[in-house]
Amino acid sequence: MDYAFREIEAKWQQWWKEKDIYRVEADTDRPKCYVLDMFPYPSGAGLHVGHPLGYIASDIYARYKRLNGFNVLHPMGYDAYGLPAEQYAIQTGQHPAVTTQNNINRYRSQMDKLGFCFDWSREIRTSSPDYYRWTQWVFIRMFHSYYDLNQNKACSIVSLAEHFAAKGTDSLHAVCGQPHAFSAGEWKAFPEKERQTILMEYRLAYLADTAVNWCPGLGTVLANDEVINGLSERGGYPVEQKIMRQWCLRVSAYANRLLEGLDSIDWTDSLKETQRNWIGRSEGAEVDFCIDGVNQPLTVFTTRPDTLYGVTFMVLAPESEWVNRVTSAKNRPAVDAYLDATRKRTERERIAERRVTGVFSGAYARHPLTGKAIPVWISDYVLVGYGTGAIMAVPAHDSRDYAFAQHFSLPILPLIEGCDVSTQSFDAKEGILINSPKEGEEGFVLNGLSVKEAIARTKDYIEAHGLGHIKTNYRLRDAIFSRQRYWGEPFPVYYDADGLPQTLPEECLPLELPEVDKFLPTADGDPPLGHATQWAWDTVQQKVTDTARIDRRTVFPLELNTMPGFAGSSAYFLRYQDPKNDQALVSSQTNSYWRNVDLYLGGTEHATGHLIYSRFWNKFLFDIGVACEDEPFRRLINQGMIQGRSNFVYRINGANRFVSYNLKDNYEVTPLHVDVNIVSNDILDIDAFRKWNPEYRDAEFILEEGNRYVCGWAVEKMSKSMYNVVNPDLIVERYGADTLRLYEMFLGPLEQSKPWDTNGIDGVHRFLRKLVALYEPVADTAPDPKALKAIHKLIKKVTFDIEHFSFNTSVSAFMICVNELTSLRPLTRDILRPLSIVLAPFAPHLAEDLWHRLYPEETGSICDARWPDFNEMLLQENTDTYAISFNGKVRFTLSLSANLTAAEVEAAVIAHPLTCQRLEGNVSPRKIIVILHKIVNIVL
RNA sequence: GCUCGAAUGGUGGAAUCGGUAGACACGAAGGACUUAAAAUCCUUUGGCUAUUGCAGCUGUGCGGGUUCGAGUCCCGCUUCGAGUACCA
Repeated sequence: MDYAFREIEAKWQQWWKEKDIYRVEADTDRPKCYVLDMFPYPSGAGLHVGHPLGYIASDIYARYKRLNGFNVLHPMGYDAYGLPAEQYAIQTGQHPAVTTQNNINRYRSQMDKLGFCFDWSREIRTSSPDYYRWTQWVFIRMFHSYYDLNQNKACSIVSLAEHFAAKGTDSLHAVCGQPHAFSAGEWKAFPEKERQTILMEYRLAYLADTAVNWCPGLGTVLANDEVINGLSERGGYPVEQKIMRQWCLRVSAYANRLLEGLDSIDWTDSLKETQRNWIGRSEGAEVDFCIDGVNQPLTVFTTRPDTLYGVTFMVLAPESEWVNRVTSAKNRPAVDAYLDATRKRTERERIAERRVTGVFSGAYARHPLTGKAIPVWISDYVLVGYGTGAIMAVPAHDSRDYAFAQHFSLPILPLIEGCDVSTQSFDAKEGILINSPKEGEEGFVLNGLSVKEAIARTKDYIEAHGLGHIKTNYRLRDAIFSRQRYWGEPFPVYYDADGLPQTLPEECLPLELPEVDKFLPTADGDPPLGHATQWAWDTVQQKVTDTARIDRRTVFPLELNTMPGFAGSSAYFLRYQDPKNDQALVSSQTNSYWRNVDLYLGGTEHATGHLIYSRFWNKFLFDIGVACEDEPFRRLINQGMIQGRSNFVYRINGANRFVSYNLKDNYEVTPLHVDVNIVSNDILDIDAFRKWNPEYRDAEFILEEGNRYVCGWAVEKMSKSMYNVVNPDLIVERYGADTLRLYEMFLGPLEQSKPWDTNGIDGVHRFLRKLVALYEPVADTAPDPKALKAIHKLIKKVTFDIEHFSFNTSVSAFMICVNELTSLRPLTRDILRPLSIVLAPFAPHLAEDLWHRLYPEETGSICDARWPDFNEMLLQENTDTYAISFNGKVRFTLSLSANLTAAEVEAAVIAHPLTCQRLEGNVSPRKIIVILHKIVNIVL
């Protein structure tokens, strides 16, 4: 019987579509399982062979869960807003919507060929108004919320205003940009504009002047996770720091919940660790230093309060507002010159040079314990965005302070017994303290304590004496949410006569993205939306009820920026649950059924971007009662990247002659990339090579043994210029989708990165052909016990493997099983039925075909069959069980299956110095049998 | 620098709880069928020694340790990969 994969795959894909086999609805009678892939950005290059890796794995899992009686939600959609389509539009004038639609069509047709069980009726696109309406809606809700630390959740900004009116800032415990303190009376006396300014410090979506990563090459700002080594992630343009008024999300308010939530979810340790580092919780204290001639104390953050006696100078970040406050008239020219010089250096230069620079401000602070004068310096090694933008420098115990002190000849005072700070600082948090007052002396005593004790005691001391307070800091910054781009979600925001931002009424959403004729900034330097003035006025006209508040003089009354790429991907997993709902993002009834994602599959590259933002977003939705689960992704698996495997031919220098890999050392050659699609198992298809490039039409070849041209190879990134991009369509055409699916799984562990390499795909294809051959003829007798055992072994193995995402070993198990069964043909239905079912997640087309061959009268799909149980008894050997003990301690029990009789083995083992005692029952690992053999062998 | 992960034949990889290391597949070598090729099937395939001896020794990056027993656990290195980077 032939394996006609082309006909089989076309036939069943059509049939699944006609019968709507993969449509799912919420069904409270059945347990749910939500299996989600990270939806793709549809790029112009189409899918290469690496993209489907995760989709195949999740598809196997989804199908497996369905066969086990779960109601499986397994949707797919597109992250359709993004920079590449807009860059393309700027270059070619083609509208990003058109580009995106074309790319989506291509993606869809490629995915359709692979036989995925997506419920396409739930498809979503972040660029569709039905969808981004809810992105805008969440933004509005964030704008009208603040984070209350007493309740530890987001609350309505209205209740905050009420609190201010009733009690001022008294008893308020909320996350805030700039701390305020005022009474209820003062609040009531504030003008409206000032009240709004204060409220803005609390809103979860807020407008602020912030230092941003400005990318001139892209003409937009970027989030921290979109900048890599000072270059933009997309395009690789330089990025500089700039102060701009931007929309931000107060992600930092959730820092602690984002950190603690990690303990409750099933992600890999490395990914959790990456997020922990990104959140960067550090416990320490804020200490106040008084500065001569300034009323307000200068507060610094430190994780080492125990080193307070070692402070010999202080440092301000150049951008700190304290710089102006403390700089003396005498030092001002030098300080200004320094500020100027730092401003000109890009972040990239700062990272690259890493040289010590700084300037003395002329001011002195008072040491809070000793009262000594401490010089205040300014240097760019202190970051304005972390802590308070100022530090107390302890050169003896911090390498950066040390380098600074060395450079400017500032004193270095060691505080740890026996440490040597003559050439470098002693940064370790260990040792016994010295150089503070001793027990019995006047002053705060630290001498003789360990670092750990000293930290705790100092924290208590500064808290008790009003010198500062205990503080936990996070590295996690608020997310900058404005992009000066066209192809993104418009903000549902207009500006009133006072220039204050107001949100559009929720019922007016979506605010649709207008058409523009140019995708570049306006002549005034405004973002591209600035071209759509008509749209802006129409929108205000139609959607703003209180039109009196609009300032008629403004040129453009709406927010000009659009939202960043992560906006649309931050809640899409909720929308899939209820994609057509026009009343809510997701109805609470539907959400209480599907809840959160049981299995989320995607790449690690989203560890500090999407996976932080969407957890934040979901926690906010949880707080406001939209989502019923605090964490969106219960379990997460990162599939590895598929790298490219390039092939090389070796051209003899100065000739159109190519020499085979193993002979190339005899010639002067230049290696040239050759299209991997005309190379098979590293053997070059010479005819195809001649056609590939007209230059090689008359090329000559020096072949090696067997008249073959062998190519060299190397692992490189998969890219067009390396000629190593493999399109899944080609593989499907040559071998079929089922072979591709199995082969991608067979390639190695799912989570590991590996090069794409078609060597070996023949073996997988061969296996499927052998498998097909098992189905004809079908025997009508009782099943062979050996065959039964083989199939139950397979069921057990595959069940275990799918639960543990070890798909590569499953494929091996299939091969072993088929090899065993081949010699036992013809097989009965009792064997072929479970074989078809366990095959179904891996090779759905073939399994469906074989299923209908076995049961021609069957009208249902194999997708709704029942996953077979395995019979443990069938797998047992005819055994006796022993416990082996040494020195009276039982080390292991074992089943024994041997050519020897049990009595012979027992006698032998008992004769050995190790003792053996007979047990009842027969539970034990099978492998240990062999060890007993070994013992027996030793004894005999 | 810090954090995390990895290292097993010619290749991809297996060994799931500390129990026969190298499953399965590719590649290679030899053979059968065939006029021939393709396809298919069979045998061999970590290394070394022995192969008219059935076997022996050695072996999971390196050096130690724990254990009756270590690819697996512990300590110390080497190399590679990923993330992060003046985070006080």
